Amino acid sequence: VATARAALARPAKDASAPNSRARVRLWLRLLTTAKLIENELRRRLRVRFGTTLPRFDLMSHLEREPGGLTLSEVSRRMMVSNGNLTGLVERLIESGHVERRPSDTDRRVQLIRLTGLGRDAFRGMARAHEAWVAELFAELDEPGADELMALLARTKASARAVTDEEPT
Amino acid sequence: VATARAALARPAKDASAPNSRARVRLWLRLLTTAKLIENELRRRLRVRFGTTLPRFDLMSHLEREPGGLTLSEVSRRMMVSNGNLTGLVERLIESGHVERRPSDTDRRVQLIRLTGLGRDAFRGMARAHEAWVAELFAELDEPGADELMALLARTKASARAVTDEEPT
DNA sequence: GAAGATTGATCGATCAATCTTG
DNA sequence: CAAGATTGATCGATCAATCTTC
Repeated sequence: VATARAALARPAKDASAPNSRARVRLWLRLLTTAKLIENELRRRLRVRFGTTLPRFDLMSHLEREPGGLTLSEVSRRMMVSNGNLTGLVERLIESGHVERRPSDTDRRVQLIRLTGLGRDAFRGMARAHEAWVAELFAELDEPGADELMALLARTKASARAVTDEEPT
Repeated sequence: VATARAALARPAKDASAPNSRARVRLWLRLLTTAKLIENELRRRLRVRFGTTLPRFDLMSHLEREPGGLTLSEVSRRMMVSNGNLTGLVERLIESGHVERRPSDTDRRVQLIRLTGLGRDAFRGMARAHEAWVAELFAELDEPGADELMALLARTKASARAVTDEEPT
C-alpha cells in the first residue's frame, strides 16, 4: 500500500511535459463536469419527454438546417460514427420525427430533415433544455462564463491541432 | 427558412435566466471539447493497447485503492450505473486484469481489485495516457490551465447544487 | 479507387425488475 | 423495508466489412 501511494505521489518520469500530472487532473475535471451535467440532462429528457440526449442532439442539428443535412454532415457535427447515425435516424423516422430522402444530385447521399411533428416536439424540448442548462450553470457569474468560454475555445483548438494532424 | 433563422436569432422567452442562450452555447462548447479529447484518447487506447476508455477508467480507480473497492463505490466514482459495472468487471475478470471476492463483513458486498497483471498493464497505459493528455492540452499555458481548473470547479459545484437537491 | 451509407458483431450504458442480505 | 449486486431488454456507439455511386 505504501509503495503504491508513493508511486502516485512521485511525479511521472516519461511524460512529455513537465506538469503532465496537473494536465491529467484538469482533463479529469473537464470530463467529470461534462458527465455530471450530461447525466442530469439525459435523466430529465427521459423523465419529462421520454426521449434521449442523442435524439435531442440530432434534432437540434436538423432544426438549424430546415433544408436538410446529409448523414455524413450530421455525423461530423455530432462527432459520432456514420454507422451510429443510420440507426439513430432509423428510430426517429419510426417515431415520425424525421424524414429521409435521397439527394437529387448525388445518388449516394441521403438527406434528412425534421418533420412538422419533429419540429414541434423539438421546440418544446428546447425551451425546457435551455432552462435546465441555465439552472445547472446558475452559480457561474457572467465574467466567469465568458472566461470559461474562451478557455474552452483555446483547449479545443489545442486538441484539434493534435487530432487533425494525421499526414497523407 | 427565413422564419426559422429568425426564430433562432430571437432570444428565448420562457428561459429562467436572462442569458440562457449563452449558457447553452457554453454547455455545448464544454460538451464538444470533452468529446473531442475523449474520442482521441479512446482511439489511441484502442490502437496502441487494444483496450477501451471505460476499462482504463475502471482500472485507474482500482489502482488508487490497492485494498479494493465495492462495486457501488466504483460506480459512484465513475458516475455510471450499477448494472453497467457488473458487465465491465466481468470482462476485466475474463481478461485477468481484475479479481472479485465477497466482503467478509457484509455478504451483499463484492470487493474488486487489480491483479498483478492488471496493475502492470495499467502502469504502462497510464504513462502513455498522461503523455497524450499533455499533448492534447499543450497549447494551454500554465495560468490558463489554472484558471480553467478553477472555473470547472465552480461549474461542477453549480451543477451539483442542482443534482443533489432532491428532497427525501 | 474514394466517398456515402448500411450492415453485423461487440461493447458500453441505462432502466426496471429481481434476489440476497442487512 | 434498504442496500448491494445481478439480470434482461433496449439503445447508443464503435469498428470493420460491404454495396452503391461518383
